[in-house]
Amino acid sequence: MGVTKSNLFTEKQNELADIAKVLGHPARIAIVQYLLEVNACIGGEIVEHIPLAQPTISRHLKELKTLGIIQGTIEGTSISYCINGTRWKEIQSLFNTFFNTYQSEDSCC
Amino acid sequence: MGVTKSNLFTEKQNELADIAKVLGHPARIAIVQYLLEVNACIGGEIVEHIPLAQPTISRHLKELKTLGIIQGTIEGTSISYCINGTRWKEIQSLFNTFFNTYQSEDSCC
DNA sequence: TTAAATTATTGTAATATTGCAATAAATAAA
DNA sequence: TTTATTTATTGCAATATTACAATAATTTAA
Repeated sequence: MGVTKSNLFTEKQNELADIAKVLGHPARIAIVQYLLEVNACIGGEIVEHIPLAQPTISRHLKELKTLGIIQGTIEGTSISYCINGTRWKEIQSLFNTFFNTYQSEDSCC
Repeated sequence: MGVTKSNLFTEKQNELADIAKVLGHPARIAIVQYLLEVNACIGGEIVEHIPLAQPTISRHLKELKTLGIIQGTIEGTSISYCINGTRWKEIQSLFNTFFNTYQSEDSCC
């Protein structure tokens, strides 16, 4: 049905999945990497840097914004985007916790 | 069009996005967490532990297997699943590299 | 106010994903 | 071989996602 039964899972599980989902598109990875690379607030260059139509990028930016991973401030007729450091570290910590749950044992089949 | 233009992005970007995408569903997070928790090779308990139909879980397992994050070995009439430690660390490292690209600056807008 | 520049939204089309019922496949035991 | 057990696959149906063209909205400057 294309519909995820999120009610069956814990809040934490849904949160992690939601974040992973947003990161689960190369365009959004590319946008984030670009913002990390320039390490500053930039305007419309994103559209020039990524070979997708402006409305498509706008949508991807919206998803990243909804997740809180980036933020934009109005700057004249354009909008400056950058990584939200606090949220970034929060998300990194979530993933770290998840990955560090693994107990190296090599008792695997 | 629901179709991702992966050819526009680098292999690394697509790889990271593909992994994130697979992790982008609470059922798959739950499956992985369960395997991490029991820290062993287990069979059909997964279906009993997660409230989704058996075919649905089988699909999720397949995606996790394709990604290499879990592996299954035939054990009589059942199949034992577990985390693939090597791949797990590999993926953790990929995410770490990604998250550590962030240069704390607070020069954000 | 009007025009220019930039970003967001809407409408539409195509593909992808999720989920379950039904069924198939595979293996072990009777 | 037949039966039981377990997992995989197939065949839908419904929803979600991706992408772009066209358009709207917003802000600055003339």
